[in-house]
Amino acid sequence: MIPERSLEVLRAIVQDYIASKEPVGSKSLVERHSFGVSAATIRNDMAYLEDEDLISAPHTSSGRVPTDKGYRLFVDRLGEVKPISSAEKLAIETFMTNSADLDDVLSRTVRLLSQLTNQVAMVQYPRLGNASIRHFDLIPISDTRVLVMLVTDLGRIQQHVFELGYVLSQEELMNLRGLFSEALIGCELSKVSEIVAHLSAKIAPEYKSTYDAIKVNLTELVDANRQEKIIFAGTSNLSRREEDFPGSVTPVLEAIEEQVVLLKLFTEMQAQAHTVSVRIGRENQLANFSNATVMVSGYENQGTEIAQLGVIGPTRMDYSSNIAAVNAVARYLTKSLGIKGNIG
Amino acid sequence: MIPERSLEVLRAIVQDYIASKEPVGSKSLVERHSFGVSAATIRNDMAYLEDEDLISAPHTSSGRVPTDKGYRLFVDRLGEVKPISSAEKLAIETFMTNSADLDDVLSRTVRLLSQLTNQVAMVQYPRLGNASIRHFDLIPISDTRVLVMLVTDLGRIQQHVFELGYVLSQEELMNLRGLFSEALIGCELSKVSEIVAHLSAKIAPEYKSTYDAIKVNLTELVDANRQEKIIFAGTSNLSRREEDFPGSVTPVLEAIEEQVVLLKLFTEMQAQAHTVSVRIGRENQLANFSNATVMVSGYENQGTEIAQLGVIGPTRMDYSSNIAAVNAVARYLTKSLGIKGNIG
DNA sequence: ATTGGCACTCTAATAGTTCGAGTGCTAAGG
DNA sequence: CCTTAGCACTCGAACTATTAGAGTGCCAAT
Repeated sequence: MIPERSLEVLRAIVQDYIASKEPVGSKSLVERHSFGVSAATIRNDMAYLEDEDLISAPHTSSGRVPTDKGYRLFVDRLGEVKPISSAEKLAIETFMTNSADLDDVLSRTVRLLSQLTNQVAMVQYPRLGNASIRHFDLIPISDTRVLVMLVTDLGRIQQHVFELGYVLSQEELMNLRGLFSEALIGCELSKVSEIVAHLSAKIAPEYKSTYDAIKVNLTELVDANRQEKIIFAGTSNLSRREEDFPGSVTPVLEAIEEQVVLLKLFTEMQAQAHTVSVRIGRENQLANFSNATVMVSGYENQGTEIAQLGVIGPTRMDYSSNIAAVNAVARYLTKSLGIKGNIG
Repeated sequence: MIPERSLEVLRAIVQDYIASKEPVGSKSLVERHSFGVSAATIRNDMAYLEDEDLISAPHTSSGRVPTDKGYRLFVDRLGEVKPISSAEKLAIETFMTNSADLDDVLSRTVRLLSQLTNQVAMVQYPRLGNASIRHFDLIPISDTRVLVMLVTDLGRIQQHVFELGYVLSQEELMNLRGLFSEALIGCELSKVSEIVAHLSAKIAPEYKSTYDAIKVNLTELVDANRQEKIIFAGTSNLSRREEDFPGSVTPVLEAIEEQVVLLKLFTEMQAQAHTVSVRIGRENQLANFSNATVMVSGYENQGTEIAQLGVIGPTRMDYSSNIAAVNAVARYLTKSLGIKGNIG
């Protein structure tokens, strides 16, 4: 067990380091905090913390810096979550003006989060696996091209245009639209491919090839949905924090462009709604993310589906405030989406 | 008039500087290029170029660097456009697999362009002002929420969900949908608001408030379209080129997030299809863009609408290759969209 | 367990030196 | 009039030396 005072010292080191961005030494530590003891005693504690790999010294004789493990302990046991300020609360509320449009709500949310934290913010689109389908449509774009479209009860549209390669008659189109509509409306997104497969029996042979094309495109649509999507805001905060990323910001920017990497991370972290999960430095197990911390929280979509939102920044970040901000935004988003759920 | 050889010297300076990223001096210049004259003569020419503000010396006694004006002259008169290599041609062709979906085509295009140039690539969505409407729909998402949607003949969808605040009857919905559909289908996007206004007379008084709501949202949709949208790829190239941006990459990242700034720049530059227009450094008239070059070309959408695409990078970029790449990609995109035009 | 004292270490900052690439100028030659 | 060789000069980059200061670790005393 780590002695009480040593923990206090660790907390002080983390706080001072985050504030000053400089390695912190025993003397300045006793100056700024009122431990009842002398610098020498603090030094002993620091030696102990170093043994435990909670802090480390960049150079033989310089102040100490928290290790990933040190931050971890800080986050898990020491960082009491700062309640968000009323100014922040106001910001949240004015930002989250009621809008009925999902795209709108999410893009506001991500900008809000980036403003509150001054980090790069990310919001994952809900998977909508059990969103139900409100509308299905086949729309002829030209003689041979058709747009296939799904609308879910959250107002999210998935669409795709495809080329048939032959001319489609009005009649065939209407027929197929009717069949698909009837089968799909009201069903859950996750059941689409199953239902479409069952439909096969009802299709007149001369419509088979069009049916197949639609089937392929519908499956793609639903998959594209499952594959998810993340939106970002505040990427310019990255370069502003450049000094904090000894490697460089490149790997993080790359991850943002890749999306896949971050989606994988999101699923791994699997945050529950209303709790914030944090990955510090090497915990991310990602090459070149050793100076980055990823922080996510789940949000609920109509009380069922859960998707994630969070921030990414340097390991040397203000954990207390950021955890609070991520948490608050996740709650507000849940609330905002929940309202619609009540209506819908 | 600038003497012939001085122009050659300028060209050599630009080329060497781009290649080496070091200020270039008279001696290394005569070593690498075979002017028939000695270094001293070149020095005289360089003094002349400096008088003309085409090159400048970072320090009293160091090599020379092209000024914005020098790059400008290089681009306008000296940089013969490198024909794209067959490897690049192959890359373009494999990348531009025929897809019928506009989103698809554009996102491929932007990634392609960023790969070819190793810069940040941007593609503006077509304005679609004279795209015609294929489909209009009102879809109830819940009792009081409605999704209003437009599909154009390019397969582009605009949609928006809005909250009515009261329950909408099936009958009212059908009625209004019919009226709007009839009026809108086939009409050009740019005429929508006019047409919708005319519709007012035909609306039963009890439907007026819903009509108004739809009108507002439709106008918003069309405006959102006019306001346009840019997609990006290769932003991580920015931080990789960091050394090239003495200021820092922050302002450029900010501009990318803003979009508005770049859209303004795009419209100002008004590139014709098939010509590449270049803004070098301070020519951009944007704070903190003094080290950035923006390069755009127009592309045609079905032979009528023109939108832009281009790259943004350091002033010290390989103009010849990049102009060629931007040009080539714009042509291919025009062609790719033109094919659909033939069919549609 | 805590503390004052002390020798030691290492960095950052400052200053001095040297080296070399590059310039500008001048005077001579085509 | 253009070109060229020669030369003195400038300036930054790289290296070295020195110093000051913050910080450490350890020991002996309380």
